[in-house]
Amino acid sequence: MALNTHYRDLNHGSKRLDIHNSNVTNLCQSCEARHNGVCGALDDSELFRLSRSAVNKTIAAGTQIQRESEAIGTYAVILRGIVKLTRVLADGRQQIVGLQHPPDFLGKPFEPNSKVGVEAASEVKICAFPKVAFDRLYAEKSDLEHRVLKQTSRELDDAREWMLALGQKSAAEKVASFLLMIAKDSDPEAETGSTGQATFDLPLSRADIADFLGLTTETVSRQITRLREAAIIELKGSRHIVVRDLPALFERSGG
Amino acid sequence: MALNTHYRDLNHGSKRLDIHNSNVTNLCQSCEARHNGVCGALDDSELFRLSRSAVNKTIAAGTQIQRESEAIGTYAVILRGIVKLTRVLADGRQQIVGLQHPPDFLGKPFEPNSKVGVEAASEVKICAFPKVAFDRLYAEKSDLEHRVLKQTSRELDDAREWMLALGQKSAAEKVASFLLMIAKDSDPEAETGSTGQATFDLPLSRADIADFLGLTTETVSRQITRLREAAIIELKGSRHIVVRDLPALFERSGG
DNA sequence: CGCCTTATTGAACCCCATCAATATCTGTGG
DNA sequence: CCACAGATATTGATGGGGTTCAATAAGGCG
Repeated sequence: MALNTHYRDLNHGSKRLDIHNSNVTNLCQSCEARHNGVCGALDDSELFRLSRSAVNKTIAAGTQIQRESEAIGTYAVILRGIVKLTRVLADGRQQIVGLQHPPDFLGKPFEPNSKVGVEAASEVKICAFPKVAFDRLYAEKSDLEHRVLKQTSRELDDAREWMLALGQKSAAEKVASFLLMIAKDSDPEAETGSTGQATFDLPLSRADIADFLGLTTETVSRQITRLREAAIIELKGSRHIVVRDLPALFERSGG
Repeated sequence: MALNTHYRDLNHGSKRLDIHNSNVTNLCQSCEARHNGVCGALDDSELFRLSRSAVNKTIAAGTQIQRESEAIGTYAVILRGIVKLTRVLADGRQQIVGLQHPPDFLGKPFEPNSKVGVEAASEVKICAFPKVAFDRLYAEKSDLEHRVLKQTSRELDDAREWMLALGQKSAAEKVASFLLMIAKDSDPEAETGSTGQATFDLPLSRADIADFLGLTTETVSRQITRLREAAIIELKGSRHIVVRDLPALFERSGG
């Protein structure tokens, strides 16, 4: 019997990506991900080679970008929005196993097909290029691998961070931890608690948060209500959140 | 309120590694991890350079190899035994966030200090070398990075695999999944279910299994008893397991 | 406004943690 | 070899956190 039956309709639940590419970017110069992202490892000529086959795409929220265990044809750099990485069990139970933001790289070298499903959590803009074009550069340029490894490394740390939460934390602690995480990476200064406050929009629906935390939407909702009743957070609409007492939120996150 | 209070005595619970190095291995030739491990990326002269500062160590079960958030001084290759990667919450609740076997590499480049605790689950033999010696080679040789990235990549997949289990699976499914995992990597042929049977020794105690699965020892024990009562597994002692019906075990693992 | 999706709130149940007791294993010394 | 002791594992009884089922409320978009 299933512990958590937040099932998903595997095929009909989300739109399928229809490639409506917009404009070829031979102008990586103006790219926001140019310096922080993996492309930063490339010099101008390499960048030009890659950019000729690169395409900017805008992807509607909820669109499936890559299906679990399907072949990987393209890599991409996230320019805007939040991307969910998911795994599903045979009976449809789903777990979000990662969240990625700009300027993260999508796609792992050496892997012919994806071990996770990839889906736009919000409207997402990506810069996509054929796997082969990237792999060619990849084999030549070692600094590029440095960057990819660095990100993979960070994702691994994140994954383990959430394994800790999934395995040991209570529902209250999970939700507090999640809000803290969003607060931190939407406003990195919030971490060093200048004012003890933070404001942001949740990038995920209650259902997605529940998936991420291994809970149900009802439980997530109840925990958020509790935090509101304790005057630790305020809500404007269901997505916009003001954290009034960051230390108290941290207190409830269980470390 | 703690959901799972399988606390650990943070400092006294496990022995601390006392370096009693045995013999310098300028003979990587006979090393079991030579070809599959990361060292396989090195040519003979590079290998010789590295081996001069490499030391083989035998580490007793339960010994702490690296403490969480402490500085990393040495990297290592696992030659024998199972190594636990752990995270702890401030109140002592602990989660195993990874398990590593030979010929895995211990230590992530770019990270000055460890994000996980590292502990010998069984008696462990490692080949250790100073971080600086390795990093030097690392900067020169790109294939080495390939191998490290490949492993990091695999670890990330594993972490996500277990996030799925931690977040969505019931206790019964978690235990079945765990037994399947052990069965698979102690006998890779078991996967393709020739006989539908498998035999192995559990590398972890009930308490460690519980930590790994985000459960308690009691629950793990009960689930194992159930599998025994269903004649899916047999026990000789508490560690030695014979899986009689691999398909049935898979059935109960939830995919 | 009216429809549909998303979120909140309520009540009952159940899985698993918790507390507690017994059993089994392991190794150590007489 | 057996007796003993400490650790590890199993089994039992109880309770609570979170799921489940159900209904209401609030957004979002035509």
